[in-house]
Amino acid sequence: MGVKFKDIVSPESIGFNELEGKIVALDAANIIYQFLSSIRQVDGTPLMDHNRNITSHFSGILYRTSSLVEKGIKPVYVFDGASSHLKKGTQDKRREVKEESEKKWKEALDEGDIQEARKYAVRSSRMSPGVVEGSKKLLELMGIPYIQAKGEGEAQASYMVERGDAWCVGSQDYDCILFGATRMVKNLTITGGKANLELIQLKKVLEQVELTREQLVDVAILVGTDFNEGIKGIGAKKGLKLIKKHGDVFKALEHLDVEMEVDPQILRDMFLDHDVLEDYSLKWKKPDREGATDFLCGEHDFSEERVSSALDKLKKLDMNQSSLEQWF
DNA sequence: CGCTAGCA
DNA sequence: TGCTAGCGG
Repeated sequence: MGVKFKDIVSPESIGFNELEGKIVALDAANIIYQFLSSIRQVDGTPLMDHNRNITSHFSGILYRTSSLVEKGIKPVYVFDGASSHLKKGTQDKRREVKEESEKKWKEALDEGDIQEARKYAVRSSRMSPGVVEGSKKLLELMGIPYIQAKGEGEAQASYMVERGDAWCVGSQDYDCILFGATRMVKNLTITGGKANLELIQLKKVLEQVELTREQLVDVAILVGTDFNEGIKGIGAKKGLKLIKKHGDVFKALEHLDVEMEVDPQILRDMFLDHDVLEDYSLKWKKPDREGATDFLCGEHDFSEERVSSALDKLKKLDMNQSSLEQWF
């Protein structure tokens, strides 16, 4: 879900051409979840193979990744590692919603209300360990690198951008800028003709709100994050005003005369002083055509024709490649 | 969500 | 050539 900063961040509209030749660190959980939610039949049933294994995420990863590569983008996926115990509250709440949605989905199906069924099916999407495992396997077969974060995938991806190893994070969550990503791009979808890419630059955001990153994190703490509830009745705009007026979250809380359930300093550290993997390498390899075809078509019932044309798009990576020996 | 056949 | 409905697995 991420921090609700929509009201205080103004994104720049860009085109795919501005991402040409750039490395984009993709928040794997964020993207796979989108695929699991939206790649479904009209009644909400996900795509499945003959063994009833869900394959929606394979479809999404295959087609989106190959299309990004075709546009000259070098993607790297970043997977979540261990999640903080602070996230437990958020996770419990999400699980509840999903269980409830699954019931309502089945009820709606029994009643033949297809629209209602789909609505709840989307909300019931869950990312099992098997989904993550399968996604990594597919990426490997496609020759696309992925990184296993120590903690939050978003935090690791943001670190990679801050360090200059990637140009931007591809994610829907504004958390990336709190984690220190100098750039993030939203809506990194293909959608045929009209793209709706939104570039958010940390530097520009900070200039616009006239705060430091530390203070922006303090705003988030007041508003609420995946790690804390936030203060009731305070959204991005009020939070921003409070931090501007009082300087930091501690003084703002004092003024409001409220206490938080989590020590704000611990929350600050989640965004400003998190554990990251520093030793990684990014290599785009030639895809394992046979392996990918066996996996997708043999095991999971994909059409050979469609898989073949998607894999063809990955050839774009061999040009302008700094280290050609990885490809040949 | 992304592909593609079918239509203007 | 550009668009959209509807299928994909």
